[in-house]
Amino acid sequence: MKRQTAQRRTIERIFREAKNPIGVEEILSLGKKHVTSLNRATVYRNLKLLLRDGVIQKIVHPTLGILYEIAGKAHHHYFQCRTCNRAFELPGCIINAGAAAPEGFLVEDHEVFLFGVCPSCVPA
Amino acid sequence: MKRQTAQRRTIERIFREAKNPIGVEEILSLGKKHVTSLNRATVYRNLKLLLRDGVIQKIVHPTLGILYEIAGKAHHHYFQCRTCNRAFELPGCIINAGAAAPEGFLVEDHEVFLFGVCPSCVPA
DNA sequence: GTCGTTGCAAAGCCTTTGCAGGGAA
DNA sequence: TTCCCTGCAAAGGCTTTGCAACGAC
Repeated sequence: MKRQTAQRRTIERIFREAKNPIGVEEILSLGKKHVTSLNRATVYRNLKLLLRDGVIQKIVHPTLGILYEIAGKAHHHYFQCRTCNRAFELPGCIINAGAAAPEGFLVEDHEVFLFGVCPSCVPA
Repeated sequence: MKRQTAQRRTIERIFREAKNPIGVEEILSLGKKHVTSLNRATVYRNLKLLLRDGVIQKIVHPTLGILYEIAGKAHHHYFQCRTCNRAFELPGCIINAGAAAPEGFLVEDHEVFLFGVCPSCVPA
């Protein structure tokens, strides 16, 4: 049975409060603010459990590496700002699965990464 | 100045003949058929040079890891078969950059990965 | 008291780098 | 002959794992 620990609670809370996907480093540094002793291995172990239980999802980002986010959100795409480098979660889906691949391919799922400049970094 | 060696020629040839993106393991095993002594470090070093010279491109695939392909092709997307696990390069682009992100985001580029069943694996 | 969790350190992948010998030009 | 390239082994990052102490229940 899973036990509640300060570390675990902290990590889960970080995910609930995160607006965009986050990486291990970020989880670790945010977590240490609440549980000073928080160890990298503990983060990895909890991520694995959360992944296994379907609480979070793993995202392999083309340039930012491995990120995680709360699972169960509506399907969405990702945007990375080339100025501030942050990853954003974008609402909605712009893919037409039927037209996405040539005849003969059966498309069941997809992932889209956009790159450009985010609103905060767009010059006025 | 860059020198021609059997290893280098072999690696470049593998890329020219590849129809789909390939990974280090595949390059190494294909290469060893021509140059038995081919070493993993040599593959990595040549990949780095080819990347630097813009001869090949790196693709961070969500499930297959890091793949490479000849650069300079028309923009395209990728498809992974959940049955045979192979990565395919698909012709054409189905993204409307204008509609891809909410107001305020400036979309400059994108990457699309599709998942499903490829023609060879689709049941009749 | 049990046994799931944690921190620490060691071990595992994958990739990069130092080094000395080998080979292209 | 020069010096770029290669193979080998060691070293680097990131992630996982073994272990003993800890603490949730």
